Amino acid sequence: MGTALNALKMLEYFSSSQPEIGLSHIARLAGLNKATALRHLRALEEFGLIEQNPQTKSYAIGPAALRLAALREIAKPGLDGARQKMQAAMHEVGESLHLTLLEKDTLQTALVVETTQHSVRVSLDPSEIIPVNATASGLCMLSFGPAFLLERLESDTLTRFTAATMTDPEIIRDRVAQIGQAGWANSNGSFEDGVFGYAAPIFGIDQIAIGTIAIAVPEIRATRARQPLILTSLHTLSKELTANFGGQMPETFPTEFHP
Amino acid sequence: MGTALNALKMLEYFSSSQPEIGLSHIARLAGLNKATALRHLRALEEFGLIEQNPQTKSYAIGPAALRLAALREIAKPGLDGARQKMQAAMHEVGESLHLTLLEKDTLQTALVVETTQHSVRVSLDPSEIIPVNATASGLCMLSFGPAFLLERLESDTLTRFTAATMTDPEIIRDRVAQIGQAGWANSNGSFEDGVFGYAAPIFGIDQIAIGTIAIAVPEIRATRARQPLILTSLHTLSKELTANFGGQMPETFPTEFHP
DNA sequence: GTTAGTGGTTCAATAAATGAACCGCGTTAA
DNA sequence: TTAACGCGGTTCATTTATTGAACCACTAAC
Repeated sequence: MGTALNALKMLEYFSSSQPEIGLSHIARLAGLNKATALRHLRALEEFGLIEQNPQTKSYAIGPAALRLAALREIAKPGLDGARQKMQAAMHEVGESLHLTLLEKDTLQTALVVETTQHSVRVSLDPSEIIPVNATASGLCMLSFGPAFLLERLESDTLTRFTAATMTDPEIIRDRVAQIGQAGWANSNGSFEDGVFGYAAPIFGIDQIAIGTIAIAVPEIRATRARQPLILTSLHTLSKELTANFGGQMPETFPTEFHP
Repeated sequence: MGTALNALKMLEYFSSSQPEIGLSHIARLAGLNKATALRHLRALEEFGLIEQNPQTKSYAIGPAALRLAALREIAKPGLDGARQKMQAAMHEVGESLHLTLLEKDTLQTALVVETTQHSVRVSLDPSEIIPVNATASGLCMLSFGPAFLLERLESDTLTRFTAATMTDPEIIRDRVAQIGQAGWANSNGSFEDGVFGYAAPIFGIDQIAIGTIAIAVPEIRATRARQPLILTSLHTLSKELTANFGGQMPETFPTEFHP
């Protein structure tokens, strides 16, 4: 049921680690017959969402994605302003930034601004869904986002990514309460080893978080000395982006972040 | 033939002037039964390419567009660098810029950087296909792009947009030859009244244009005095963007643009 | 020279898309 | 107050497009 959806789902298999995929490969990934996979790819190609490399014959995301993104920006403005603010912060802090937004009931990466100052940097795949228990953004969302996220914590199976990943709902709840006080969350290698994340909420008009802004730092540079800079940047971003999306900070929200 | 494609084609009806569309309306636009239109929209919505406004019940482009655009940027990098160069130029000239790329055999808008300095500015719809006979970008592409564009000029029906639009293939050929000498093209209200466009080619590795960079100026500000500034910006952009996309300028290309 | 992989095609079998009519609801206009 | 209209959304028999096993041609490895 839903050939269109099945065709679109093939797009899910493209990622930063695998930006080009061959026919047989993607058919296997999607569990489809080669013939149907090809027909789907052809349809996507005609629309421009897929592009075939004439040399290698393998497929990649096409230019229509950019067109649609521009249209999205018209329908729901804000992202472009956010990008600029994030870019400014990137230059200040020198680290990569991720903006995540709550869409439908999963936390998704909406914008990535990668640092240009270091060759060792954190790269996040924009196609990944952010696990709520393993990332700073996820924990932040649990603390300041809609209540249903916390409520369904027990029913969901929490994936373990590293040794530091929290999977016990009780422990997570404790942590979430702490974060609610501090205003910011951090994750020290709980999603990926060697990656420290710092995240703060972006609030909607009803003072419930609609997303998060996060700074991802490789462990080598995650020193004590740099924390104040990161935290103040995070705090201003939290305020600015909340304003940018037309939201409102709760009065109880801390006026600055303490380590 | 191709339900997936039919579903995707519904996305074509969203534009800057109509970013939100209701079910009946879009069904009429696409010439589909309401039931099938709804099923398609549901499929697109599940993937995230469409979003329904819970209040108005009408549909708009969804967040998945941004995700796909980010993936596209990974597969075919360069756009992000181009955006930065365009933004710098926008600050210099104070006008909106459009990057168009030749995709499959039509000229499409790939990036738009709108000026923040004037309230009267030119806005281009990212979903529009650039007519080759009516815009500075189009003429530029005819002059420096692949030969087949010029060859099919007779067989295509050339649409008239304003009184200034050229529709006679012979006249266009003359103009194209001029542009080939000058290195840049302009269109004075031939696509839309009151809009002056200046465009220069972006070359690929084989020294054939793969796209164009254009500056769009409202007639009020299209004075003689501002032309030198615009043309020098255009020339540097042409060089920089050609380099950015890994292309090469032809040796015969002018080293500066003369009015 | 064989094997295993690739991208792509064919066509009968079948499962999925389709659309006219319908429902319930809110607006508008007699 | 009533009736007509358009809206978003649903239903279900009809039909149409999708599906997949087998196939071809080609390349790379051994």
